[in-house]
Amino acid sequence: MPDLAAVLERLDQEGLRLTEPRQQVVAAILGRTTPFTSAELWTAIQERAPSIGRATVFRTLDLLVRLGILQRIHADAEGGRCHAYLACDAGHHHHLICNGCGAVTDFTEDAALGELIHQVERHTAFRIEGHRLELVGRCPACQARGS
Amino acid sequence: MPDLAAVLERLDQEGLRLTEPRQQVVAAILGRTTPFTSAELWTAIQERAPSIGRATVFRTLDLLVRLGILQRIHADAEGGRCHAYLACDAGHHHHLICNGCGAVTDFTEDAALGELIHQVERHTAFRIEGHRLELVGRCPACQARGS
DNA sequence: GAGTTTTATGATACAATGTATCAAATCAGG
DNA sequence: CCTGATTTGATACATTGTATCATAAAACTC
Repeated sequence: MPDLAAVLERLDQEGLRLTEPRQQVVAAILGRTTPFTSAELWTAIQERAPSIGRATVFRTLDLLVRLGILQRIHADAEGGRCHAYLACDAGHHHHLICNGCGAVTDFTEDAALGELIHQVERHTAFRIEGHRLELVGRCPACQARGS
Repeated sequence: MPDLAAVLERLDQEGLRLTEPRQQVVAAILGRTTPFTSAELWTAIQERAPSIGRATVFRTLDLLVRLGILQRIHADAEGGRCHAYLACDAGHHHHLICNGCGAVTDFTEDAALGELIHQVERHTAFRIEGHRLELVGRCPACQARGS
């Protein structure tokens, strides 16, 4: 997870302005280590900075996703709502999300995944161009705690 | 992809009624071999059976997903809309979707995926309980056609 | 078949998650 | 300060569902 200064510098590099609302939204995101929904973020921001508009929150989320600072992940939540956001480092990797506490760990099993893709290409004659892989499970702490 | 008779029989087994609207919705789905959105299905149904309500379409989609006749897949579409539906056979498997024509192929690389999961478990000490895996690529026909 | 009960339907309203628009505010540079 | 380009917040709107509820239609009983 990057820190505030790094993100602000990144925005600066992109020719974007370090406005007060953006800094507020980024600050509200960077403390988070587990996936969050736009609604959660929105209510958190309303508490700390009620003047910030809803559109700005979504715009900033979108911005951070485009810059690779956030990832949008898909979950099978109820109610059709399936998007969550997750602060993560740049670069290709996958997420492993705890069913108990929501903790997120990254992994890159490139060798094993590459082998899998290779097998599928051989069996289907498709040329694989991309993949979406997400694992869910239970982190060591939640296993110990039995939750 | 199951056929109409099989689906109707399946509904019957579950104690569900083979009503006219349901049959219409199922018929509109079963011709499809590529992923479709609820909106596409809704407009198709309006043309062939305008009296069917929107709620019924969603209810039937939901029903078929629960019965395993449809899968709900997640795509990174624009506009926040990320759900698509896909008629598929029951049982655990994954989808391989063509970026060119939308054709869908199933695969089950259980051995390779099992090995991947095993590696991740060893490296992270998580207990893996589920996974979401989708590959996208280009089918042989689209490769040949250069699209 | 008529009556009853259960289930499904369609209309409507509502909720959640974004996006489009646009005037007003703000920022950066001279 | 002034100017011009970005951002912002408010508002309206779009999409994709879900909840409610009176009505309709199956299925079941006799």
